[in-house]
Amino acid sequence: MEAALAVYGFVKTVPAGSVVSYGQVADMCDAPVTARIVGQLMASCPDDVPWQRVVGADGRLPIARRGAEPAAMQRRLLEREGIGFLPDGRVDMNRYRWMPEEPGGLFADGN
DNA sequence: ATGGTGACGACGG
DNA sequence: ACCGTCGCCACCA
Repeated sequence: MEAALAVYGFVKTVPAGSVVSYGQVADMCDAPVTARIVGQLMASCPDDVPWQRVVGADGRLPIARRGAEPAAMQRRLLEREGIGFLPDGRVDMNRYRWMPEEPGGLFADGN
């Protein structure tokens, strides 16, 4: 099982309206990868992978480094899914970070 | 096989 | 809070 497939598979399980960070993917997917690896894999991922739902740990749109246009596209895609953005232009991670059935709200901040 | 690169992340100044 | 640096390790040439 290549790391790439594990990462892609995990990202596909992220529901619309939620986002995850690269580090989160690296930590949760069933593969010994780091956040940076996830980024590289996302750089050239299959069409069936919802890459737009993977953002930086602080809510930044990572592809912003590649230019304003791609970033705007990602933002539109996320807004279409109901994702709200902060004045900074970042995703509100506290509200939209995906938590696969985490009991007790380990990451829960009660909004 | 080797080396440089990078859709990241944590730390230090 | 903002910016630079270092570490990370699979990917690609």
